[in-house]
Amino acid sequence: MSKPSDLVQGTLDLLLLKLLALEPLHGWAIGIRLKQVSGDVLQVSDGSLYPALHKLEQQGWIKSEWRNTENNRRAKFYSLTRPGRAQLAKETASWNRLAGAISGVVRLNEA
Amino acid sequence: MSKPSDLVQGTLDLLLLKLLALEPLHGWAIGIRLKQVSGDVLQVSDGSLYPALHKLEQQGWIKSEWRNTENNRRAKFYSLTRPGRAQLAKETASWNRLAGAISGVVRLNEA
DNA sequence: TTACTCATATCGGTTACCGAGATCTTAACA
DNA sequence: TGTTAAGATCTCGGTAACCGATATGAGTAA
Repeated sequence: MSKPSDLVQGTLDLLLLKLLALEPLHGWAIGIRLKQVSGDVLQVSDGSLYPALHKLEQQGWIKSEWRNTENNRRAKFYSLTRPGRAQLAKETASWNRLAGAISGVVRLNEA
Repeated sequence: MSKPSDLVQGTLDLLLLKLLALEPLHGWAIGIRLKQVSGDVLQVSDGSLYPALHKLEQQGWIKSEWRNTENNRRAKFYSLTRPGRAQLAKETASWNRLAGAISGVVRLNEA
């Protein structure tokens, strides 16, 4: 029981990269921010979020740093690297291409 | 080695349902038609296509019938059922909702 | 001291898709 | 006639992605 209803599979990386391109955030905040900027449509569970973040960091697209939040709690802040920016551009282009094509097909109407 | 570059994960069912809503087709033709209507952007391998078709049929969203093609070859023609139409509507709405939200996030620009 | 929120993390399971391989039929060609 | 190309269907094994459950710990407020 775990198909994503609050997310399109394969777009999580793109979304994370994009959010971190706007400003550095810690993991916990990313989940909240995603929900917020998508008007409550998109959502990630933390069981998906943290592994995804680790993977992105391992690939060198984001980097992390332990800092304190406004509430004086320790949190790992992530920010985009230069290769991350390139990757974001790539994934954005790919998304636009594919999503555009799918939407086009979906809009076809019967002859 | 098998992440979809010619497809957004989770959208195959929607696409198949949509193509069959336009007209009954056999499996082989579906692959060709998908590529065609998407302007060569979308593509399915038959290793994905046939299992997906079986799954849709099992769920009662499409039904099949052995017939002959124009070339006098036996082929299983699939067509949408009434529940299939409802499912298509559901998946279309879901796609529009999610894809719209993602595109919205992707388009955000730095402050 | 209890309980709640903030915050990070892992593990196991399911779904989804792809690649490779197998088979059968009809048409075209040498 | 033999053989190859193309049309058509199908299954199996592998990997990627995401979710649910679960665990842990620190700071804050009652």
